[in-house]
Amino acid sequence: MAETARPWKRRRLSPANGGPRVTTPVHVRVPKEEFDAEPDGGLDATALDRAWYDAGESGAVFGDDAPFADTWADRERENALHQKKMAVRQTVNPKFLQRQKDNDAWESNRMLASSVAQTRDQGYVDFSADNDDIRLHLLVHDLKPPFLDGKTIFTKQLEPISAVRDPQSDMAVFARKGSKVVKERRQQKERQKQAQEATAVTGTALGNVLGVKDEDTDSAAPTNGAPLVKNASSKFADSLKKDTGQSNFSRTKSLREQREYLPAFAVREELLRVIRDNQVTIVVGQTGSGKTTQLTQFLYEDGYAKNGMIGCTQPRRVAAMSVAKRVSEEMEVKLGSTVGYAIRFEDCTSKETAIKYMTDGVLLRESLTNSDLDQYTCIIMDEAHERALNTDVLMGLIKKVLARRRDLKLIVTSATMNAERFSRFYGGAPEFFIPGRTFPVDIQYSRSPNEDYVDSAVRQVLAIHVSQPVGDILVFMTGQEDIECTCELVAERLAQLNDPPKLSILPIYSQMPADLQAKIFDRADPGVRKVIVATNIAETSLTVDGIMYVVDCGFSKLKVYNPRMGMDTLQITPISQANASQRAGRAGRTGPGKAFHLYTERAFRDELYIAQIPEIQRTNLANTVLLLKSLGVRDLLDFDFMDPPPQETITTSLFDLWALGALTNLGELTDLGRKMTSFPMDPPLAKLVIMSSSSGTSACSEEILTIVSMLSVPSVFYRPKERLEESDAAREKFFVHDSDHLTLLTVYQQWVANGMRDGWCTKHFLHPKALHRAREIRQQIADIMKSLSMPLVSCGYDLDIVRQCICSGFYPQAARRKGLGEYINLRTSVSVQLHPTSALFNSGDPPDYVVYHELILTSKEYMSCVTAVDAHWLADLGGVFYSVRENGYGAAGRREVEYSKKAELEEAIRIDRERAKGGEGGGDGVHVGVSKKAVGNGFKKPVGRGSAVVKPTIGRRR
DNA sequence: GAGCACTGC
Repeated sequence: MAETARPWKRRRLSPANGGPRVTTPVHVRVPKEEFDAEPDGGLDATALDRAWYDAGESGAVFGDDAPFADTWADRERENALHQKKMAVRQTVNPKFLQRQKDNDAWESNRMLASSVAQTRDQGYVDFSADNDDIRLHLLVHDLKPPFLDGKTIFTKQLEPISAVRDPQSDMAVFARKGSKVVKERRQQKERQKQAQEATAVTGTALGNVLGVKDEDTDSAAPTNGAPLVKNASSKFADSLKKDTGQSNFSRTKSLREQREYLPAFAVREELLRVIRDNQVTIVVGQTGSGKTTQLTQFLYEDGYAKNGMIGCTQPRRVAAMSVAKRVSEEMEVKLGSTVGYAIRFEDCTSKETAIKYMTDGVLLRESLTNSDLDQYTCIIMDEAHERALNTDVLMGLIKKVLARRRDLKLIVTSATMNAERFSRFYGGAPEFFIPGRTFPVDIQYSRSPNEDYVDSAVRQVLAIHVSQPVGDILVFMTGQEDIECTCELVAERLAQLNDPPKLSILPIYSQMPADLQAKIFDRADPGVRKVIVATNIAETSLTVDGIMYVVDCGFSKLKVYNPRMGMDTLQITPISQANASQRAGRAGRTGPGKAFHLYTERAFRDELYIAQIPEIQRTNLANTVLLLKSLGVRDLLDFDFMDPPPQETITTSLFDLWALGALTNLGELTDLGRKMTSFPMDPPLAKLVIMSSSSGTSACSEEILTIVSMLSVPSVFYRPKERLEESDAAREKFFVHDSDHLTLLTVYQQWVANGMRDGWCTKHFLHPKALHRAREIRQQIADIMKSLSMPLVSCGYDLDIVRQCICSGFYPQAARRKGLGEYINLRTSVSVQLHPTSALFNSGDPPDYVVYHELILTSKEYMSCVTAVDAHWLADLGGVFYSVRENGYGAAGRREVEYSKKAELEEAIRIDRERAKGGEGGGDGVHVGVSKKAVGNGFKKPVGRGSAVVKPTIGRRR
């Protein structure tokens, strides 16, 4: 590979300064191979490692320039982008050539941001079709709204934040490398498969026969041949319910006795006194202290529910439900009366409700309609130390509410680690400590670093199994593949031992069918030890009794947002010290336990963050920014984030929202944007729904509603490893030519037409759980639409209308065909591929233009969920980015002018209207993050943006 | 020609 040819010293490219970008929502995973495949030439491995990991290390990796590329893949892409740009130069556009002549001109382009018109003249790329018989030119504009002029500061966090504490540390390096045994196993399986295919076609048939009857798989090898989901409905939930209150203690003692036994009960009076004396109290309650169930009852007994409700937020739905149930039992009231809960799709409260448990997302939505949260006298934010996105936003919001409402009490509960941070955030609020009731856990560290965490974990499990007394083992792994490999290896190596003691090996991860998940709660036969190999799901979401040993690999998969690429990446990352303690604590729930960390004590101390980077600093915020805007937060700099999100994340989100038409050129919410906040989903999907019901004769809200719901659930297609061909064939039956979105629509329609039967799903390799959930979501969106008097209309058989509508929401993610199955993103010139599972893959007539739902980065950059569109639609519906010209220059010029004039005109009218109204929020005229100069220019030279207004023109395809 | 931690409205 020509290492030296890489233009390392390129300028930093970012959306804010005109660099490449990909808009939301994209979901990207970085494969481990990416980093192993690094060539030796050019740069040494350490430098590559350093450059790969860390956007936060803005230090000198390559001279004085910041390491513009966050990942190795980024740099590959940027390099490719550079070459593409060069290639584009050779195609016709003289203006573009002129611009490229001097690189400084490109550089200074961002300085011109104050004048959008100029940017428009200079910054477009001409994607003329190479083909002679296609006389169509799609021009791509490089526009920015004036309020994103690159000068305005939106946050106190200017630098990106690294997901790892030290990118050069052993653990960070091991995380990047991944597990060697897993890799070997993957290769081995591929070879086996190839050999099988080569020798006999009947081999697969045999596999199918075996696959069908493996429902009674013995527990020692549960991963080989997961049975088809027969009835995945609610067995998991059942076993969760069964699990609560199953211990000896809860069977023998009355509820009242149990309550009094809790540590929280002993400190009741003192706690109530502190709460009475302070507006905000931080309660440091360890696991088993009873804080979640008791705090609300104490407050209720102390009369706090007389003038309103006591609200208690939870980060997870199951927790909100099960805790509410428990408290209603303790108080001997019917669930839903005095004690109730509210989660998405389910409001189990009534007029009498005094104690309300809910997810934090619900409270956030409530604050949209009642910003002072008047219905509450007291709010408890439970598990705040987890720093979930919604919790963090709520904390900022409530801080403002507290200043307005002196009568409101806030109680934040946290683990020991971050208690002090919360106290500081709320102006030195007192910390109240409730001891926990857990058993001591003996913590052991590895003596030397373990390069392969899967291999080490397997050896540790076997060591425990043959040498330690009875007690079940819980292993923390990173993901499905690691888990399956660990299970198989344990089974294999155990079999090699001479007369080994019995061991039941149980994997668990969230994507596993529910009935298989439930197996981990079954009691093992006498004399059999259980080993559960789990992802993070076992860290907080579910608790298994009887765990005495914990094996912690020290890593987990973490979603990290890369604002520069506008993508999420899923990376294996070292956990934090807080995570490590939490994992270890799982061994001490029912008795004294032991925790084996597969890393050294030094690594624990020096290489791990004390606590994980809060979600708000490592996630796409388009949704959150929209929410805050609609809550009247004009200047994001003013919003009190406990940990502010990085600047680039905010600018990317603002840009995305502007490009969708949710924000004006001044950064204020448009009518469309305000409407979008009513829908609990990603902004592009919300726009889709709105467009689908507001396009008059070309409305198709019935169809779009289904598609959006299907996009909001995990994939409905079930693809068990051992029956790949069969399941693929089943999926292909649903294919709609030219569109994966329409394929999803077909699946849903067929499912309904077949009585929504689980049996039918099984037959066609579909996940019944996902389909049922899609139906729930569909109903909820339909209700919201009804409340906004948006019509539900079907377009009947004219599915072109649906595709146009899809185009109106996803035009920022559009690509043009470059080769067989290969496309390039129109705006970023990044090369993207059709995913082999797409309906468009291997179709005889690949479309020239497509839009896609998300990007997935694995071995290549894949578009997932793709729909063919017409170039005219892109220009009509995505006027911010595209315009079209046809049949040579004469007509072309006219055509383009026609479009941009139309858009400009509409925008001018709109801005005029806005001015007449005196600013859209009807406020004091302070504009979000807009410098005075930019505002002026914004008025003078409105940018052509009619995308949300231009009605789709039907039937323009050749 | 293929890989998805966990939440949430």
